[in-house]
Amino acid sequence: MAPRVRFAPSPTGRLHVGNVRTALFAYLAARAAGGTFVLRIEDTDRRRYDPDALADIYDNLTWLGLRWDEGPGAGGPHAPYIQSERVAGHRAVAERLVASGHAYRCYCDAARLERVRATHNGYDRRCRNLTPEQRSRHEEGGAAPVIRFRVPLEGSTRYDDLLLGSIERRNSDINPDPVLLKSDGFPTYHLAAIADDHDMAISHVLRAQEWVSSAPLHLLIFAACGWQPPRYAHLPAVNGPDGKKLGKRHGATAVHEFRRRGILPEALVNYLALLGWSAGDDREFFSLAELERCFGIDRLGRAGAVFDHQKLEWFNGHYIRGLPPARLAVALRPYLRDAGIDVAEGAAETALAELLRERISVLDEAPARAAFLGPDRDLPAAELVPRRLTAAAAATILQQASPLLEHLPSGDGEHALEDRLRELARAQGVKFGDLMMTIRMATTGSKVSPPLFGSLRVLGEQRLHARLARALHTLQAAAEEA
RNA sequence: GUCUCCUUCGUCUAGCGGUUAGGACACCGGGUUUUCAUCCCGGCAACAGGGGUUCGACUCCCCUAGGAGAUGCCA
Repeated sequence: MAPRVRFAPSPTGRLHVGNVRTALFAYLAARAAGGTFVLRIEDTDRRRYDPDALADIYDNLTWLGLRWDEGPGAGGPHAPYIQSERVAGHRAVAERLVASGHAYRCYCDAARLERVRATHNGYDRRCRNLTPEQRSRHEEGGAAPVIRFRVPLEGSTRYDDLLLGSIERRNSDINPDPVLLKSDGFPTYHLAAIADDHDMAISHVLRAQEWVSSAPLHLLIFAACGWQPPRYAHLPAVNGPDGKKLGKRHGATAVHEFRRRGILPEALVNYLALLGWSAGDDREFFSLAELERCFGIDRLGRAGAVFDHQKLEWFNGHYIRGLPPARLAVALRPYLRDAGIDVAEGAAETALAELLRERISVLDEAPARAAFLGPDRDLPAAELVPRRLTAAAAATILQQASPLLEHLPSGDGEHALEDRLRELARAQGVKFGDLMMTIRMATTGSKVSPPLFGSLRVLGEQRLHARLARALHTLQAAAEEA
């Protein structure tokens, strides 16, 4: 049967690279097997609920190309896919479990629980066996009860994890009687996820490894409900450089932050896919479409992985270089504009994109590389004379090169121009590199620039010659003083 | 504390009893080159430790150590 795999984030914070990798693997597991990818929003924590986070989830999954077959916006036979809209069902399940003796009402308040936790490992099960009299006394007191699952005291629970293999745990080691239904009437994860996975006929659950320890509990709940559980695969964590679970302390980790900096979705997908999965060979580059074809749970790793920004950026550089210049130009627009760099749309910005694409690995690096397009400014002689030359020599070079730069050729014409400049260098007895550096410093105001002829074309002949004249003036003054 | 999971170069990983332990990022050299970069070539660098099993262990088993996670009316 075709698998049904879900991704079930909770809208309590921006979508995180760790979460999104789980989403990717779940998506791929579904696609690779011709199954269905389901998105479900787990918003049962009303205190931490954040509508911005919800929008962020939809927005970024879409941006990455992880389209869900069923879920909010897409609909589906098991709607609604927003958990808070399913609480009536969750409550009914909880009541059923109470009726069948698999769960019970607990009247302990927060203060007591905190005290108990200090000395016990979790809840002390005080309300597990209340007499009807005790119970009605509590009910009359008006305390809103929670419903707790009655974890068996004896025996053990075992299951086969798709990734970890056989996992077995003594029932006495399971979290003692966790809450299923909170006093506000909302289910906890333990109830909601199980009930919804069942209702939505989920066949495979790929989730973070932090859930391994509660997996046996979940199996117990499935059994108590008389339901068939899905297969589980617990994915290893994504860690920061310190080896700890990736979090706020580790710099940018939210998907939207990468996106804002100019990480391409194909790069993030490619990088994340290789963080914990491999095709079994030496391939490094995978498109989403390829991954959909060759992904397999059996090739997932079991150990945690450190998120490496440098490698992500290397992938990103690769994908930037693979972009057609016209498309890169469009992608670059907002970054350049925000930095106050104006380039006419069309040929000029495409030419600029061509210059930048081998020089940036993240889009937001573009302004620094295109800084030569900033306002004209007066440069001191020190910034106009290459190391091996004098001000007088630099002045002569500019003077003689200016006419050659009158009309900037493109294509093959560049070679002719270069030949003439080489000739000039020879005549002046300077190295061609030094001659070029002299022009570079005068026209770009920097010792570092993209290839000069292309840069000058983007700059425009008018500004080019204004800068040449200005620099020449400065150099001549400096030469006289010397 | 208790329970669970994990352990190959600095990082991501390949390896599924016999390999000079392979690749990628990063780093360091070199080449191409008008600077920078791209690109190409080369180099550095790993099986956590100890016991078994076996003719033979990175590969299988056990122990130790280390790391991570869980232990919430958060997910």
